[in-house]
Amino acid sequence: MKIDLSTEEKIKAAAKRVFMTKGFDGCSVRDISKEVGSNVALLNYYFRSKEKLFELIFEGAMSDFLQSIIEVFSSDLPLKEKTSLLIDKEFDFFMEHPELPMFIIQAIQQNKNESSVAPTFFEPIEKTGIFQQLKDAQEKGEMRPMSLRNITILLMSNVHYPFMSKKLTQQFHGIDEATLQQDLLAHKAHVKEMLINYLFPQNQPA
Amino acid sequence: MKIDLSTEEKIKAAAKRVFMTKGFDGCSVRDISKEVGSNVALLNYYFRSKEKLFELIFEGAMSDFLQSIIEVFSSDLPLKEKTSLLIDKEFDFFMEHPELPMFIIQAIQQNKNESSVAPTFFEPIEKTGIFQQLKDAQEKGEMRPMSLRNITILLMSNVHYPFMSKKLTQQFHGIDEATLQQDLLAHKAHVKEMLINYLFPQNQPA
DNA sequence: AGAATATTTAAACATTTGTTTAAAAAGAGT
DNA sequence: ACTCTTTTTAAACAAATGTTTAAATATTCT
Repeated sequence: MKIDLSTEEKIKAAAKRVFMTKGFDGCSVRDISKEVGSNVALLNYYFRSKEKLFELIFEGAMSDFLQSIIEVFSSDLPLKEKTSLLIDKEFDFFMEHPELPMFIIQAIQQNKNESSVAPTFFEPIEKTGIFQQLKDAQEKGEMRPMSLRNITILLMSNVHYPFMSKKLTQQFHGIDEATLQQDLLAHKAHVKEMLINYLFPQNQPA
Repeated sequence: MKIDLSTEEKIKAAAKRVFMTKGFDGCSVRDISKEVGSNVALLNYYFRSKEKLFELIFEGAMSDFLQSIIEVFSSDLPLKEKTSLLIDKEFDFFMEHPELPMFIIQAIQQNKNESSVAPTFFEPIEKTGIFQQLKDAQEKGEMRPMSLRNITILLMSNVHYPFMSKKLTQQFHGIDEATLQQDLLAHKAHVKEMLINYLFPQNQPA
């Protein structure tokens, strides 16, 4: 009954790599098995189907992504500092996993079943008390009054998109990976200053 | 020798619809032919292959996209107003073609050939003189000194991403299309104020 | 060692894929 | 009406797809 996990884990790792770079439709199960270096049937032996395997990878990716957010929100800091820290941490995270934002969006885009991801996603965030903290800050006038949804869109736009458009940016400007990396760091600095100033406006001197 | 274009155009229109929603890998030529309501072989009769057809659709999409930018840049306005107008126009444009940003990024992402799109893209923009205008504004201190690349990333992040993440946003927040539409309008207002303030900072009163 | 179980493999499966073929249908020019 | 070209179709093609089968190999337990 003892199971050697290494094979199963090897497949998961390979599947993650392949799915992330080529997408669900863009790869075959044989692509993955080649990446593992073994037979096709093994995928179905461990994970019933290509779809099930993908779902597993997707959930793992969402979990990783969520984790990086929760950590920041759980910290004991004023909202402004949390926001700043969030941008920092998310950037660092995506620097190491640049394919993640695109992977998640694509997966949700072509999500056949209508089952919402919302509960599994928002519940853990809700538990950090961040929403209450946000409401308080807005009532105290420390933060610009705008909907949670618009705050989310604003943050995600500036933090996720640059990684989703890496290849496009490189192609448009004809730059190499290293240069883009520097641009991303510069972008992080811009975003931090711009967003903090916008979300937490200073009182104008009369 | 007289050709009835309607069939060819019908196929192009159907292909555009299918490619945009399902992506190149996510659809078969039979999907497209079903959308047209006629035979599969017709696709290869008019457009040699699935790939050629896709390239055609892609180039058309890029051209549409480019057009909406050129119009603004060609206008005779100060940079600040151009920027504001650009955000407006792009938003309006993507409101009607929300699948476009995702389509373009995906197509470039899995672009097999290494042929760069840069020249066909940047040359027409260069011709509008916008880059010179930008340099001037920065030298005069009217505009924040930052690289063209970072300006581009900043703009595209805030204008493109919200449309790429439509389904994700809906799923996360459990909202319908109409509500999201309103959020997008609110986002446009936020982005305009935020970006203009950031890119064209007022002189601080001493 | 030997039986029982778990893992891995090669081969086959039924579909689906993009593309081609050859014939039918439609249209144009004489 | 008849020929020639263009358009459309049904059928077939080989290759690729996700999955299953059944046999071979490893592993575990007594």
